[in-house]
Amino acid sequence: MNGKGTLFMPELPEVEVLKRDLIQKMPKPARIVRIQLLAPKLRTKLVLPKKIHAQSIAIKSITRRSKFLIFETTVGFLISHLGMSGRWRIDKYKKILKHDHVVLEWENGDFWVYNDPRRFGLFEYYKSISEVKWFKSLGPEPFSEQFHTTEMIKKIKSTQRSIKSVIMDSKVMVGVGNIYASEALFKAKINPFKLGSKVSAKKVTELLTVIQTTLQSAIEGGGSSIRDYVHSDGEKGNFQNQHLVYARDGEPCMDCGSKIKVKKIQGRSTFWCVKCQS
DNA sequence: ATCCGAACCTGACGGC
DNA sequence: TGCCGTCAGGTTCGGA
Repeated sequence: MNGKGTLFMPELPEVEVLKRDLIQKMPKPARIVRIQLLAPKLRTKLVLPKKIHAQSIAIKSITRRSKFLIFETTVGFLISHLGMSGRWRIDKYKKILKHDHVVLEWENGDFWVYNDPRRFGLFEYYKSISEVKWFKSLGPEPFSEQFHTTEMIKKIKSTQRSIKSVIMDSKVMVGVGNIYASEALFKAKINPFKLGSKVSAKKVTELLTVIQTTLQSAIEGGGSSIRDYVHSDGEKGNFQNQHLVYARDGEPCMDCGSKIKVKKIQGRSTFWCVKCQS
């Protein structure tokens, strides 16, 4: 452990767990009476059409696509992305804190607040999902029927980019962030720097399975820290760093004891075991 | 086609 | 104490 920010990582599993938690905590009837926009912008300008501002709206569902949360309302869609530092908290004290940007006020009096210090997140309105520009070139979800092994192998083997770059490319597949990229490649025993074209079909197949199981178990095990977060006194849950290589540079490999190394790939820190992932 | 660095930001941490 | 440099979960962009 290098002690660095391992408390909450908005990668796909965390967003999925957050989504499930929000669904469970959504008031019934699920009506929002007011949306406050507290700051001018996140990654994009914060604006809502009058029809959202002027009336109470019903929330029909909360879903997820890639790392985006989608609030489906009777008059359109609200899209939320957490960026690097975004959080949703259910605030029983109704107190506005530093870096709060959006407040959803529910009919029963509950407040859901979006807080984001770095402001890399998003909160946007769209009339229909097909208009969401961020969704236009996204690859398949790792757990979806569209996640075809043969097609993935084809894509990965046809590129001269490093395998890590490829699995993190949302046009190829969504959901693999910087942490889980290193983790999955370690589990599949593939060197992150290896070119996609040089990885055998068998290894790619293994990797795809590992990606699915890694994300899945992170979803299953991720609940506790997020739950506390959403409950949100803003303080830490009982999160344990369970990473095999991520942020463990200089420490021994869990399998062979060699020192874990770190090096950048496309500007992102990449952790791997030189011996196990040759 | 692909990679790199920069950009968007604040905050936490380590070193001096 | 405090200043300064470095780094951080994501994503898009321009330029080499």
